Amino acid sequence: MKSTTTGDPALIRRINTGIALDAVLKGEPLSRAAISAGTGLNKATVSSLVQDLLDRGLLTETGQGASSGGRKPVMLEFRASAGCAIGIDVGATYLMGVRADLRGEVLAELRRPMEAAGGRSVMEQLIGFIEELLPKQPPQPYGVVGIGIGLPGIVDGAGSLLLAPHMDWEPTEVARRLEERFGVPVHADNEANFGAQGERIFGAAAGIRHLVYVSAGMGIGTGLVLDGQLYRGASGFSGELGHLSIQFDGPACRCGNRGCWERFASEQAALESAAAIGCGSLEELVQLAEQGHSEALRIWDEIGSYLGIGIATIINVFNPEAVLIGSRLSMAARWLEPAVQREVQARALPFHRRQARVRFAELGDGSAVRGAAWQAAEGFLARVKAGEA
Amino acid sequence: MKSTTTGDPALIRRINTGIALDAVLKGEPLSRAAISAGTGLNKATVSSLVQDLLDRGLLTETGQGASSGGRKPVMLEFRASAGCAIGIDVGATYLMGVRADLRGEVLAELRRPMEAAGGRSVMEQLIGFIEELLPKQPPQPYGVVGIGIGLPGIVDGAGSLLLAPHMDWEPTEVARRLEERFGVPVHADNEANFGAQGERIFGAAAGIRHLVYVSAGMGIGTGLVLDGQLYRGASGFSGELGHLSIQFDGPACRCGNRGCWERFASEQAALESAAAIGCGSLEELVQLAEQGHSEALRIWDEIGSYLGIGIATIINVFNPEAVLIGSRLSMAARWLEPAVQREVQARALPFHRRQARVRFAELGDGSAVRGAAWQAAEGFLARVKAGEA
DNA sequence: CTTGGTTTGTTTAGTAGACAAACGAAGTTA
DNA sequence: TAACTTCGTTTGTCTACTAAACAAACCAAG
Repeated sequence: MKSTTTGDPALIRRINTGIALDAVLKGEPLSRAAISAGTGLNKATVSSLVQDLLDRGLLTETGQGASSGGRKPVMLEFRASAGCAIGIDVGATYLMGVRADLRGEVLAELRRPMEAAGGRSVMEQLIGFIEELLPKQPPQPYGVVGIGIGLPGIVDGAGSLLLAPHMDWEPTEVARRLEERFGVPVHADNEANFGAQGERIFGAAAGIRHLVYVSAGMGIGTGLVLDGQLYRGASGFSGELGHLSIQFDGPACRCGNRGCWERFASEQAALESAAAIGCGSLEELVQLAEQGHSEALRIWDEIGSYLGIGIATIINVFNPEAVLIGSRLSMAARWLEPAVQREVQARALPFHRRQARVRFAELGDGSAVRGAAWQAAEGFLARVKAGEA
Repeated sequence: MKSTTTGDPALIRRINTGIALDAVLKGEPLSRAAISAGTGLNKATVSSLVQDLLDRGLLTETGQGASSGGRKPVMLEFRASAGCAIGIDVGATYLMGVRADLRGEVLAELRRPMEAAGGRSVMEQLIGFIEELLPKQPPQPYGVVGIGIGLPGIVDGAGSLLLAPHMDWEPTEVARRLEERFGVPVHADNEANFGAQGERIFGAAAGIRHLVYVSAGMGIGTGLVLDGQLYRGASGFSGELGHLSIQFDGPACRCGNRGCWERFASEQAALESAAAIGCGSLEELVQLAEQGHSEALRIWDEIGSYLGIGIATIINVFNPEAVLIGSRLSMAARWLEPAVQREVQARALPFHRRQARVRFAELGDGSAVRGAAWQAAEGFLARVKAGEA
C-alpha cells in the first residue's frame, strides 16, 4: 500500500532529466552551459544528463553556436523525429487524422466521410483509417509513441465511449481495444477536450492556464483547462456545458432538464431557424448572410446572442482567461461575433469580464486532431520523464 | 531564472519527511516499522526521519504498542500541540473565531456581533478580536503558526478584499495588514471557500475530492474544491455562482445580468416572499413552517425548488461528488430538502446525478471558521514539508 | 602572431542521503 | 528454557549531485 512515490536517487535523476529536457524544449537551440545557467543545475550534472538524452536519441547536437567571447557552444535540439504520434478526430459524419512528430507538428493528414450506415462498423473504419496514417518506415528509435482519439460524446476516465448522442455507436471500450490492436498507449477523450488542448498549444490560446473551449457543432461540447490542466469531473468525464440551463422554465430537452443552452445556440438550433427560410445547411446560411439576406443575418445574430448568454455564465462561473468558440459554428464567426460580444459585455461580472477574452478558434476544425496528436506525444514525454521510456 | 526546484539530496529528504509525516497523520498511532511497511521507505531511513521530526517537536513517542509476536513497537503520534492556529469568520453582522491545534481541533471559541456603524472600523474590531483569541502562553515550540480569515466578499489571490456587497467595507489588503500586525502567515479568502474546506475535512464531505459548497446566506457564495484543491479562477478569486443565470430573460440583477440564481434562492429571496405574510426573519419563517403554516411551507418549497434548479446546473457543469448547502438557509434543511432533491432528480444528467450527493452542511454556521483554522495549520505543515519550518 | 582573458564542457574528489544486511534488544510461543 | 519474531539501530555500499580544477577553443588587443 505505497502511499506516494518515495524519494530516492533515481527520483532525483528523473526530476533533473525532466528539467533539462524541458529547458531544451522551451529554449532550443540551447548549449549545455545555457541549460546549466537557466536551470540552476551544475554544469557537470547537465553534461551527464545531456549525454543520457543523446544516447536515448531524444536530443541531437546541431553544430556550434556563436561565441560570446570564448569557446563556441555546442547547440542541442530536441529530436522531434525520434518518434511520431497519431491524432484522430472522430466526427459524427467524418474521420479526420494527422501523423505528427514528437513536438506535435503535422507530418501527414487524412480526412474522409464516414461510410453510410449498413457498411463497416465505426470501429472497423477507425482501425482502417489509423492503419493508413501509420508511417511506412517507423521513425527511430521510438516508432509510433501513442494515439490520441477525440470522440463526439461522453468518454470516461478509461477512454471508453459511454454515450454518443449524434451517431449510431454503442458504448465501446475504444482506448482498450485500440491499445490491444496497435500495442501503443491510446488516449481517448471527448473531442472538445482535445480541441481545448490544440488551441492552447498551437492556436489562439497559447500559454493560457484557464481556458474554456466551446465546441459548437450539432450539440455543444466543452473542454475545460483549469490551472493548466484538463478538468475531468469526479467520474472522469468532463462537464456537459451544452446542458447548462439558461432558462429554467424553457423548453424541455431530451436530457430531462429544461432550457438547455444547446437548444438555443447549436448548429441544430441554427438549422431549425433556417428551415423557415428554406435553407438546409450551415454553409448555405453563411452564403445567404454574405449576400446580405436580412433574415439570415437575423438568425446569426440570434444564435450569437444565445452563445453570448451562455458564455457570460461560463465566465462568471469559471473566471477563465479565455473562452474560445470552435467547431462548425466558427465558420460564421464574422456574423456571430458582434452579438456574442454584446451579450458578454452586458452580462458577465465586471471583475471577470475584464479578465476574459472571447474569441473564435484559430485552428478551425483542426483544433481537436492537433490536440489529440499533441496529447499522445506529450504522454510519451511524460513517460520519458517518469523513467518509463 | 530558475525554472523549477532542481532535484538534489535535500529535496529527497524533504519529500520523504513529508511522506513519513503524512503516514503518521493518517494512521496514528504508528510505529517506525509500520511507517516503513506502509510507505515503502527503508527502516533505517524511517528511523532517521523520525528522529528529525522528534527533535523538531512535531512527533512524540507515546509508549509501547501491542506486540505481534516479537519486540513491542514504540508508538508515534503527531504533536498537534506543538503550535496553534487561529480561524476567523467575518460575517456581515458578526465576528466568529476559534483557536485550534495543528490538527484543526478547536481549543477555544469566541463570537460577537459586529459593532454598530460609527464605532471602530471593521479592521480595528478584527484586530482586537484576534488578540483576544491568541493564547496567553504560546505553545512550544512553534507558537501561533498562522491565521485564516474568511471574508464575506470577493477576495483576490493576495488576500485582499475587493468587494463586500453586504457590508460597509472599503477594499482592504486584509492579509498583508494582519501579517504585518501579527508577524505570522495570514490566509484570507472568501468565506465559502473556507466553508468548503471545513466540511471536507471535518464535516459532511470527508475525503471528497470534487466538492461544491453552496453558502446560501443573504446572497449565494460558493466554494469549489476541484481535484482535491480549492479552485480560484484566473484572477485568483473564485467563481461567483450566485450570479449564475438560471433565466436569461428574467429580472435584472444589480450585477448587470438577468435571472441570477441568488435572486431566486437566497435569504433575501425568502424574506421578500415572507414579507407578504407579515413575516420578517428566517427564524420566524422556520417557526411558521413548524406550526404547519401552509403559505410558509409553500415559500420554503419554492426556495428549495430554485436551490435545486441551480444545483442541477452546477452538477451538470462540474460533475462533483457532493454538493453541500451551508450557511443561514441550512437552518430550514427539513423543509427545503424535498424540493431540492426533486428538482435535482428531474434536471441533472443521469450520468452525473448518480455520482453526486446533495446534502446540507454538518458543521452548520461553523464550517468557515473550522476551515479557516485548518487552512492556517495546513499552511504550516506545508511549510514544514517544504523545508521552511 | 603572440598573449591574456573568457567561455565551454569534462574530469576528479567530496558529500548527502537512501538502501541492504547484519545485529542486539525485547517479546512470544512451545 | 529454547526457538522464533519483531523492532529499531548500526554499518557499509551505492547513486547522483556539487564544487573546483582543468583542457580546449575562441576572441581581441597589442
